Amino acid sequence: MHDRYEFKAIEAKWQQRWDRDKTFKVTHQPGRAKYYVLEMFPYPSGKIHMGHVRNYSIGDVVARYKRMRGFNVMHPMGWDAFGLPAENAAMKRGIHPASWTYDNIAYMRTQLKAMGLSYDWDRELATCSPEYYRWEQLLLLRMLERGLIYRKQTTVNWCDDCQTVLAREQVIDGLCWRCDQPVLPKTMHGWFFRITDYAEELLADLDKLGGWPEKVVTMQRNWIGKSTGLACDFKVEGSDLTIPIFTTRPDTIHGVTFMSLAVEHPLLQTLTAGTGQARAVEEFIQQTLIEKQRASLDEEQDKRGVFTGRHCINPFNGERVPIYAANFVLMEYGTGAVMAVPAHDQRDFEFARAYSLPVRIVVQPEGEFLNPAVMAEASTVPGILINSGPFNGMDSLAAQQAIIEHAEQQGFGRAHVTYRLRDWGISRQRYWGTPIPVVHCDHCGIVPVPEQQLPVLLPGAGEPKGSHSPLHQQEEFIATTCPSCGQAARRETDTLDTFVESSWYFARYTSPDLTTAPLDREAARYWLPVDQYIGGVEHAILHLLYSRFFTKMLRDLGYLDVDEPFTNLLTQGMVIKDGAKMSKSKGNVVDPNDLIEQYGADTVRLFSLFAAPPERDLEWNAQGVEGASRFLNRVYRMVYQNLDCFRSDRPIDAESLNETSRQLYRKTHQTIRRVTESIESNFHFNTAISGVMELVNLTTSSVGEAENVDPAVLRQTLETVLTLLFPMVPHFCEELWQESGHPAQLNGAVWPQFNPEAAREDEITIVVQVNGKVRSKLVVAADADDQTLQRLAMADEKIARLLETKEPKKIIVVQKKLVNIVL
RNA sequence: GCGAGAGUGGCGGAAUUGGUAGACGCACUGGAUUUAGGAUCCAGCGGGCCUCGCUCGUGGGGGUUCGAGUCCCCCCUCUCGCACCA
Repeated sequence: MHDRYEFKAIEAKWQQRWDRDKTFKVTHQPGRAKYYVLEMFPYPSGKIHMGHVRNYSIGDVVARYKRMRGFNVMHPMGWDAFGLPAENAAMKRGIHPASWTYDNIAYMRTQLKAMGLSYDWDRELATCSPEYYRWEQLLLLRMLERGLIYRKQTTVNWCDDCQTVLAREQVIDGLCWRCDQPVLPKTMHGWFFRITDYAEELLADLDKLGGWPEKVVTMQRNWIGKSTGLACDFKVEGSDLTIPIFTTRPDTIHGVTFMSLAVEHPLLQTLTAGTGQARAVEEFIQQTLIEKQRASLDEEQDKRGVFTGRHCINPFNGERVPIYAANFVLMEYGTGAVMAVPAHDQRDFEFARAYSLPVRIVVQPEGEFLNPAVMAEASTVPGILINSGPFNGMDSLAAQQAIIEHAEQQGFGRAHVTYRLRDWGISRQRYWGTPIPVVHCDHCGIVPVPEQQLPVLLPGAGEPKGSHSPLHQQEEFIATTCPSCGQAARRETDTLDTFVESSWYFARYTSPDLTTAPLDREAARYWLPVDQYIGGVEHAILHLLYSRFFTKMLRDLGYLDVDEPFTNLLTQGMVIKDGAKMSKSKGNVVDPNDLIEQYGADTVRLFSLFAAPPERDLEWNAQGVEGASRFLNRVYRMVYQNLDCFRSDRPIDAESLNETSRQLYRKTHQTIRRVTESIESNFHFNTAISGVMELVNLTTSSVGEAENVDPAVLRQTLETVLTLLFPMVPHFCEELWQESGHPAQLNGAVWPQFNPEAAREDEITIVVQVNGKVRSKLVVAADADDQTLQRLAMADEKIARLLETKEPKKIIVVQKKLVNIVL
């Protein structure tokens, strides 16, 4: 025995054994309860950071715990390996992105193994390997057939720094999510997923996600942004043109006093032609477009606009209202045209005041009298309709439906649902991604690459220094023949957004080596959905929404049988140091390598689990790591100093225990209950660990007591400590388990059995309060009844002194808790 | 502005249904051991006071209750997300 345990030797020993024996390899076993635990796979950026350590420590505890509870646990790991950093790093070093990526994977794999994480490495996958992306290309072909993918020309979000298009979800505050450079609008062709076809289901099924944090569900709900209302056509006076609008407040439609169009609205040019306003409008458009680009996003612009010289007709009352181009109307939402009701919409109100346009009240709130001449802001509350022709006197909420029905009968409008969610743009103009498997033919148009010709490989991937410029610069890649007519044709040169790969990797893990199809439906049916998914909240919208979409799409394509991919989601907090997120730029990073070198993986794992509950931010504290190390060494010494107790198999005779032994026996079982509940209810490993610490503290002091601790009790206690700690510090526990003479590995052992009889308290402490303040404590039999408690409380010396001659007004007795005497 | 979450010692954090606030750990203080240091062990550790005891104390202010960190109302601060969404 040493003073401190030799973590290096011990950790190396067990890691080698787990590797050699493939201890964590699983197969799908129909009929046996499965548990699929998954942490968001890493981007192979070079080396792991503390965020990874935390994420994977949490996942590993869950995996190991569930194994100990008898589940068939799948716990896979892989690499989100396509993406821009590889390309940039490769350019800088004059190497190929593939070699940079695979080198990083090799290194990071050794790091993960050094942490003792219980992965089934036989399921490892890398999304940049043709064995993975060929199946993604096949899925793409299926989606093309179903019309779930299409190509269109639009204004896209262009990051000049990354030289690529971004999805709307990847634009954060107007900046690129990756490089923080401003994103510019650019018109170009691109490929899109029809995620909006699934908007309604993606929204409705949020209700099924009871195991997700409310925050994430809310964020997704807002992102999808469903609005219901009226779509309605306003005829342009003196022309055949109509302007379609959408409103969520059809009840206010009689209050329309003007119409405003986004500056990008396609009708503007036509409308202004020949009105004398053409030049003014054009100038306004140009000016506004410039301002929009320049505007810092947190400040709202003043409402401004310009008259187009034209009017349109409100189909409800036949009124002619002027049409304006306005700077605050969004082309991306609704129809890009807004019926303006200044009395009941704040933006319209501000605009009307600025341009002296009429304000007409049509909803009079109960108990209020709105006066358009003096009101200072729009009134948006419900009320009674006025100035609304046949709808006068109706309740505004009821009127919404009535007005929609009226529009439908008259044929100029209809009930309409609109979403904020846009189709997902997946084209990227970069090299290191999955090639989109289609060909452009002058004669046949867009032709999918036939299935048997897959994969469409990235050119030059095999060469160490091969070219990796964007595909549109690689003539050899582009030149091909049309699969349909056989004439010369050009390959598609866009590659896929890397979020496509991460949208289905969790399903591919269920049959990672399948060479005949993307997924084995049987295996997927057994393993999916993922029971517990763990990762950072920064993916609340992007990755998690895309994965939900893919799951539904794959279900509809006949590959999967589930509606949702992740039953339970745990979003772990960030790792913080000195009050800020660890990052290279802030210079506050702690390298996990150094820590593992100095303290060992078990200590690092223990600290990261102990310092905070998983969903909260974790403040890194070097002295806290010392504490974790100290604790493990204390356990180590405690086990070694008491190895004798493992010599006998004698069962515990609960009846004949002395007080010290009885106490330890009780505490042992109370700890089993507490740790189990902490893990089961919310993965609060911090309280689980503190529970074991208490047990260890009591064990140490019990062994030091004059009264001998019963060896059978001590043995059970020590075994319990090692078993409970095993999911968190596996090498350490496995070693001590073996050293204390256990032939089987803890990995296969079952979780300790909680014995309620053993945990039962014979005597409990009752608090005695006078007027709600604690004045004394009583130690009584656990089953003492109300009368006994009351009698003992009144007889207590301190209480008696306080009461003197006063008669209690009331005495409250709470079983097993307290007695409160009210004077 | 809208939405979600949080506010407890010097610090990280504990506290079933409302029932002993501060578990566990870190830091700190004193002691033992040691040539010394480290490690280890023992004791103390929210504030105040007349220190066997009393009193104040969970962001602030009200309220409900025998009793409130926990429930209700108002306010403040912080974090995150969305943001001219018609």
